[in-house]
Amino acid sequence: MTEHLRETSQRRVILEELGKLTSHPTANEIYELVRKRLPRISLGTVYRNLELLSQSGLIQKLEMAGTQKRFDGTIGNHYHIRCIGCGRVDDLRLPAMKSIDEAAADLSDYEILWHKMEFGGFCPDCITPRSKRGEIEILDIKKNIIGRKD
Amino acid sequence: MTEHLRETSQRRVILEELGKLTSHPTANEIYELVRKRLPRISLGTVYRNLELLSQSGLIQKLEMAGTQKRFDGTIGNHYHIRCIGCGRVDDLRLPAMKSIDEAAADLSDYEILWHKMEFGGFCPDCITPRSKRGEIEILDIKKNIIGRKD
DNA sequence: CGTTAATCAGTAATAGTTACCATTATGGAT
DNA sequence: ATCCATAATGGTAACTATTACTGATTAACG
Repeated sequence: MTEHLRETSQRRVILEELGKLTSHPTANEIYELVRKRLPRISLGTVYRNLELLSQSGLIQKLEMAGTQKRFDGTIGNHYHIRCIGCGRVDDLRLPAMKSIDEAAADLSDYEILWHKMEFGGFCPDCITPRSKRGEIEILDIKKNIIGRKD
Repeated sequence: MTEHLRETSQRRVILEELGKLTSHPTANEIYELVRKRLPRISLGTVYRNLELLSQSGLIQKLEMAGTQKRFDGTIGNHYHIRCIGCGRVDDLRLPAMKSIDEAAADLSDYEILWHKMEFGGFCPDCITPRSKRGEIEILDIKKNIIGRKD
């Protein structure tokens, strides 16, 4: 009756490849990596294992805003930062602040269990070329829409 | 050449319905509401308008973790809390803390532009029945997977 | 009014993910 | 070592949320 995770080669390789990385790959990126070692693995298997492994607490599933899920080979309470330019996700060495939950609980009727925080910005590789361009694009949009009747 | 938003009945009704709510509906929920007044409106029109209206700053698009986008008729810097039980999203009267961005910037190579924080927990309606059940389910999963070989 | 670009309804297409199912393989029990 | 229940797999279909396309309609300016 006690169902537990079996150690299959697919599961082991997924875990190994994820362990090699300090980045936070998407399911598809993991699929491509694992496929080099197990060419016949199916994408569904990767998804299923990432789900099971994160349920078991062996890896962490990051459900970032608005984008596809990403996975973290290390578990622990730290925040993440996503690059607006290239989409990569890094750890932030800011330890999770549990006191925030209590502060929030005082302000609401909810029973608060957790919070997640996500930072956005430009990574070192994208700062120089893209930050200016990004700002200009946003300004253009606002100008077009806000500035009317002339 | 200056393209600006026209006032169509569809756009007006979407904005009106969104303004009536203090909740944060999904595109589909807005579609259902608007459809009562404009039965022939298309879901694509709702999506297009929510996108345009949020670009113009008239409403706010919330890209919450792992779920579909939600929309906020009021703009302003506050955090949101999502109910684990029923999925509803409420405002939290905790003003956004800009100092967090600076603290994070010191710890990273990124040029940090923003952060978002999302709280999770049980809303008043879901606290009593579901919090216990939710905890038990999670415990069951962990027991099944972690507890092995016995 | 007439013109024209913005917008529309309807529908097809897309991306990411999950579900299904017949077959295979793992791991505890024999 | 072999057996066997069932967890896991590969392949594929289905699904959900969202975006893109298209020809018809309409708001807003002159």
